[in-house]
Amino acid sequence: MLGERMTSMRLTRVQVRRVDVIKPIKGRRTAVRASQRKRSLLEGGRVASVLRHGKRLALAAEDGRVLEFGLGMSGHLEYTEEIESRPEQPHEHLRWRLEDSEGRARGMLIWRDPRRFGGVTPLPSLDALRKRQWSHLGPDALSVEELGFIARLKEGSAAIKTRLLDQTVLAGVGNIYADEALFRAGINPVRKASRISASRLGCLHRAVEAVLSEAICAGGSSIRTFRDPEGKMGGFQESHAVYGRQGQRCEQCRTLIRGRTVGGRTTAWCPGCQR
DNA sequence: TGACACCTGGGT
DNA sequence: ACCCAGGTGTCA
Repeated sequence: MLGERMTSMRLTRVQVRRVDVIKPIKGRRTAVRASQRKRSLLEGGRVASVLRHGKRLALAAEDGRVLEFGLGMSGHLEYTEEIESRPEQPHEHLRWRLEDSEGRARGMLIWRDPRRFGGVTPLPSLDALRKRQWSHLGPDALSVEELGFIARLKEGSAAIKTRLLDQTVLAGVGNIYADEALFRAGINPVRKASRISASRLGCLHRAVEAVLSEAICAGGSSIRTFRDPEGKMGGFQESHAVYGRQGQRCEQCRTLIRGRTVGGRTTAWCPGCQR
């Protein structure tokens, strides 16, 4: 786990390749001043904790400084035991040296984000992280209690898929996993969430947990083009039941999988299995 | 509530 | 050469 390996490491020698991956705190218009940049990127700080909520990560330093990472669709925080000699890969935006308490180099931390939909946001404290940056997020999809999950999804009049993707309702479910979870739960993505029974939403809750855990185990790969460092395909897309399979037959009931947009997102579902 | 912008690589 | 997908912030 990133947290265990990073804790108590000192972050030094930050290299900033692209300044524009540094984003302002929510609701503000300007990012940190250039003179404060390296300090805001935790340079010189020791890692006290690593946090995650939905699709966001954060590193907290012992002195209180915090750096939040919004993953977007291709953001990737890598810990490696290689040191500075490691050649730069495409789309590396930030790089830190990691030192142990004796000041010995122990590796690097690298922020890479090819599509640049993500970004990093410096914050003065964990309090600011929770109250300013993460306050609008719903409960994390892998931690939320079943009753809370059901109650939140049922609010309003939107389609169930729209609710699932709304990070203020539930944090952590993206488009692909929404489609896959709805398939497993046998729920049509365009049905109004408020009209779905609690027991079926309970089923959806378990499907969301299962899909996210399986995807994480498979290497978190969902993008068609994903390759691991050895060039192998990532695992999870091989098990997509509906996502990206519009026009093909459902493996379960042989019905043709349909596609349309729901809440502005590409959506695929099996009319035979999902009602 | 929705449309659009951002960005890039892969598919057509 | 063009179109599309992804997540989220911003605007109408």
